[in-house]
Amino acid sequence: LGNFKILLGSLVKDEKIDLALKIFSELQGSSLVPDTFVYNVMVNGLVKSNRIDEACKLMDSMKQLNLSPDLITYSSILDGLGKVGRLEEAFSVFTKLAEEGYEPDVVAYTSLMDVLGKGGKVNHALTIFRTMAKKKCVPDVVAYSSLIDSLGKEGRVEEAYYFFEDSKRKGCTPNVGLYSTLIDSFGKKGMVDRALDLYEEMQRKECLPNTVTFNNLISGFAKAGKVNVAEKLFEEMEHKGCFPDVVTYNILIDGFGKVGMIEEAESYFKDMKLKGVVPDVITFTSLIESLGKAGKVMNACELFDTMEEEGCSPN
RNA sequence: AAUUAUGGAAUUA
Repeated sequence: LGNFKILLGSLVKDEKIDLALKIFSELQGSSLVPDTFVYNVMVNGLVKSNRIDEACKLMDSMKQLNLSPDLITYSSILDGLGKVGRLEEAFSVFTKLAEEGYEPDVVAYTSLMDVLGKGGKVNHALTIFRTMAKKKCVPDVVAYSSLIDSLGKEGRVEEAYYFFEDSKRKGCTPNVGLYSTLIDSFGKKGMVDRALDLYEEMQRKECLPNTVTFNNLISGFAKAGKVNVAEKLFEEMEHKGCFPDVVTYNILIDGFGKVGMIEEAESYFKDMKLKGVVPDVITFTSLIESLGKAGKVMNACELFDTMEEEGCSPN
């Protein structure tokens, strides 16, 4: 059974859920008795593939083996329901777990908070955050990040910043994920100076920026039309040994395209291929749109025709 | 003491 767990876990991580399901059914047909742990691996795998109905069915089928879903099973399901916008059902999973006598932990609270916050119910998420603290459940960096991200996505950046400072007061050490989250919030609001302040702060505190950090910074500047700074940051990220990915290039191609600097956009397109970063459907869409708007319709059509040979199907 | 693959947070058209 231990080997099954390791195998299924790695398949789920690689998003090979169909193969995992096949092997799981072999396990069910064998003399080995699956436990809650191995069910959790599968439930989570289905959730990650957005197959929430199957995940729920699998959870329900545990009863036949006299297994009970635990806090982890419920948290996975809650998260999955929320991600597909089924907020009420997600909430009722939280209620149910409490009714069954489980004490929600920081992960269960954060899952619920995240679902509410991303589902446009930020004030409700705030309430949950406060409830959690009252229940002596200490919010960690991920809990703060989720809340800060939700506030930021609503444009409530000063509140987001308040909670960032609050996390430090309460003894949390912001990590690269938290810094990146808040940098994104400020960037999207056009407050690029605040985003830069955070970038400097994290380096003072020896928290290393990663590709997402740079992507968020670059995106903020690009969206504000400050493509020259975006370009500088791109160079800086390469100097710091942080590799640009397809998202980095997409941001730059879109940014330069939107301000009509088509040659620069095209040069990033060349550069990415040179560096082995494979363009995706977003890359092509941005560049085609920019070429079209610049009146280079022929070039746009030609680019469209190369998509298939570059292994990218138009959507 | 730490580690030893089940759940929660961040980026692009």
